[in-house]
Parts: sequence; C-alpha cells; structure tokens
Amino acid sequence: MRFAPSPTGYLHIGSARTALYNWLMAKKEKGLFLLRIEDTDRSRYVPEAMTDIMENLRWLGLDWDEGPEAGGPAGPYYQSERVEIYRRHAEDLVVQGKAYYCFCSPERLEELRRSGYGYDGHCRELSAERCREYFEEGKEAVIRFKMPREGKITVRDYLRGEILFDLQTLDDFVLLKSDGFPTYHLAVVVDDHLMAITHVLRGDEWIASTPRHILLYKAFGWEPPVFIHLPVLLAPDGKGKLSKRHGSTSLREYREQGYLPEAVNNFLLLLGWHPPDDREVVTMEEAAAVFSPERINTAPVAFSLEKLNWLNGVYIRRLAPEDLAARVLPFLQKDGLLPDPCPPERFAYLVRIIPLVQERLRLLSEIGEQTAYFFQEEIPAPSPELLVGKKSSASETRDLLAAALKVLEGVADFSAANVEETLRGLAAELGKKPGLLFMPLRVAITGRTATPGLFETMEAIGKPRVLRRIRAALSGLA
RNA sequence: GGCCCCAUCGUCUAGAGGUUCAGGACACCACCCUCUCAAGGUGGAGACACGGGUUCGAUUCCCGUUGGGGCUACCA
Repeated sequence: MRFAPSPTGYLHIGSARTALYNWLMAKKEKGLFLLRIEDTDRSRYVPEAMTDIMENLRWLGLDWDEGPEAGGPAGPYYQSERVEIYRRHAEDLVVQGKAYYCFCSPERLEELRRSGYGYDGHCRELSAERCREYFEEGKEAVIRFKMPREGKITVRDYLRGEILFDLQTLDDFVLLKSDGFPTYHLAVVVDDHLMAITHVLRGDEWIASTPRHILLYKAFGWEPPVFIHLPVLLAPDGKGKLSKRHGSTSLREYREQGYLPEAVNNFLLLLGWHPPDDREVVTMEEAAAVFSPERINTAPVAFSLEKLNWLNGVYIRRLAPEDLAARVLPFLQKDGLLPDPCPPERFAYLVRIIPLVQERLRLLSEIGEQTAYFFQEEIPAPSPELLVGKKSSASETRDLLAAALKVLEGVADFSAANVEETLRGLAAELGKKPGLLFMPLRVAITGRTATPGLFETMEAIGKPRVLRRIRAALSGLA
C-alpha cells in the first residue's frame, strides 16, 4: 500500500482519509505502507507542503514503513529524484514503437483543446529521421503514449466491478514532459510497479485515468495492481466538492482548532467505511484489526462536522486527566492563562481542574474560555444583571450573598463536600430553594452561569479567592 | 458538449428479492437525572429521488429520467 501526495499545499483532509485507508489496509493485511512524494510539477511545488504533510501524517499516527526519512529498498521516494528512471522507461516505449516524440507547439495544442477532442496524433507517425532533424533544430519534445486506436478497455475496480472505456475517447497522452519530468500517469505506473504496490487505493477522480494506467502496465509487460477508488468528499451541504469555501480543508487547521487525532481518525474512518457491527467509536487499533475494503462505500460523502465534534468529546472524556492536561496546555499558554514553560505546580493544578471540565469540553481550544476563572487571581466583576437572576431581585441576591459569605468565612475545611453541606444548610435555614442561592454564588465566583459543579469549583479555587470574589460581587451590587 | 462514477432519514450509514409498518449513529425535540452547563438515561419526529420493466413479490436486479460528482492539461 502507498500514499502518494503531491506537495502542492497543506495536507488535505480528504487526502488524510486516503492515507488512513491505505495505512489501515496495510496493517490489516500485514503489508507495508509507503509514502511517496509526487513532486513532478515544479510550477506548483510548495516548499512548506512537505513538512506539513509529514508532520500531520505523524500527528495522525500514520507512520510509513518506507519513504522520506524512513528510507527503504525501493527509494528514492521523491519522484523528482527518479527522473532518470522515468526517462528510461519512456524511451524504452519509444524504441518499442509504443510511444513517440511529439513536437507540437503549445499554441497548436491549445487550439486542439478548444475543439473539444484530445490530441490528434499529429506527430504519431513522425520518422526517426524527422525527429533527429527536429532535435538538431533545438526543438523541444514530449513523449506521448501511442494509444490503441480502436476497441474497448475494461478497468476492474474493486468496488465497482468492470468499467468499460471506448479507446476512441482516449487520446495519446503525454508520458514525459519537455522539461524531462514525467507526468502523473507515467510516474505512478512505473513507481507502483517498481515499489511492488499490490493495491492502489486512491480517490475516485482517478477512475477516468485508470484505462491509461492499465494500458501502460500492458505496454511495459507488467501486471496491474488492484484498483480501489474511494468516493469523493463533498461539501457539508452535499453540493460540490469539498473546498476551502466550505470551511477548513487542511488537517493542520483541525489540529489548531483542538481536535484530537484519535477523533479525526475515527471520523475519517466512518466517512465511507463502517465496521461490521454497529459501533461508531472505533479506535485505530480496532480498525486495523477489522478493516476491509469491501465495506467501503461508493457514493459521494458529504463532509459534515457534527459527528466529528461529538467524537472529539467522546475521546476527550476517555483521556486520563494528566494526558488531557498535557494536550490542553498549549492552548492555555496561547491564551496567556499559563506560562510557557509551565512550572510543575501550575501543571499539577491544571491536572486537578481537568476532571471538572473534561465532560464539558468539545474542542481543546475551548479550554481557556471554560477555565479562565480558575487561573486568574481576580475575575472581571460580573454585571448586576448576570448576578441577579430573573426570578430574584437585587436586594434578595445581596442578602443571599452576604449570608453565604458569612457562613463560608467560618468554614475551615473548604472541601467540596463540606462547602456543599454548609450551603445547603444555609438555604434550608433561610427557607430558600438551593438553586436560588447557588446561582448568584456561581456568578460571583466564576463570572458565568454555566460552570462545573459549584462546590468542586469552589474547592479548586480555594477559600481566599472565593471569599474575595463574593465580596467584590457584593460591592458591585451596592 | 463527450466519457465515466454515484443515488436509503438533514448528515454518516445497515440492508446484498420476501422474516423491515426499513435498523444504528450524529444533529434535532421532549422527558428523567440535577445547583447551572455538560455528561448519562428514556422516548419522539425523520429516508428507500422519479418512471418503466423483470418477478408470485422489489429498497434490493435491469433500463430510462432527474439530480449530484469526476475526468476531458507538457496538474496531480
């Protein structure tokens, strides 16, 4: 199995799915997974793309057995370093009469394209003599594949069965460009063969080019691999291909938004594939044990984030507090709530806070807004509107807070259980519903109406800060 | 335009001719739990694109229509 991205941009979420499926299949079948870089288009080459692709594949845990930085017997794994190999193969085909030099000008080709048909075979029967003359004149040439002119070719797709193509609809495509670099078609066939790829699992935008590839395998006298074409990813509205217009398409953006690689993998896995049972939460280990290409769907898939958000929550809840703390730390540092580097005692406090917010967190990036009041010495004074509930009045709220302040001052053991007991006792004593007392306290202490359990929160914040915040709220009401 | 692929709840999907008044998950709604918010529990609403065949019987097979998508480069 292999994943063969082109370094023309950041790792796309759809490419990541392709990589994942390839990786899973390699694991399942105890085969090898290799990474090959298809950098044969110098004009579209983006230098940062390479590091982004490798970094994010690793982030997902999709390690490659062979490829850049890993090496391997079939290297090099950058196509730009293999141009000699492609040139040799292309020239072999010319010698065998299965391909030919073409000297047509870009202008002529442009006109041809406008006519709606492919290349017309203008240079197909050029004599060797003529070619030499052209070369001596310094003309640039490409090598084109000599397509059989009639008949049909059947492409066997693992999921779709046989697909018939009329050879008349296929033109003499370019194998080797005038700059000496191969086209995708040549490079992919040569490399997949030389690298002993048995299953080509790629996006279904390649179906239309597969007949060319099969013909190339035949021309070289090679056995074609099994072709498995994945359905395309559609925009969330199901209309049109997934593109930047519809939100994030690069994996790095998801990472930056606070998605867990576990969740992204699980989500991508379910986008076109499903396990034999009804499970939705499937870890990589589980998937690697049961992945089978028969269960891949053929219909286009809308890329909707709802399930990813849910899965992210699921995986966040599964994390050990220390683990989640470590993952959330960079986000808190970015928000300026914890220093970088983070001293051990501050980190320990974070770990202590984690259980309070763990089941409320959907994205790691939400950590700051959900926990700021734990880390801050003082919080911005909550507005009276927030402090005074809809069912209460300013004077009642003031009385309640004052009463709470008084009893809390006397609490020596500021544990959640003890605080709860004290405050419930107070509410009963005042003949008030507990919620009526708890809400203004919550707002006074945290500045918000939605928080983790009040008493756990108070314990974590500690008596001095709690009392100070209640006093501050009280003075704000005066 | 030509060639090709695809078509079950809003979304991801189960289903491989009858045992399905079509099952699960996300999202949505209601209720329960409850100090708020979550999480969790229970329940609810929600789909076989359409038209022809084939068949005793079609969501399942065939054809067409419609819709969506891809390819049609010296890009991958």
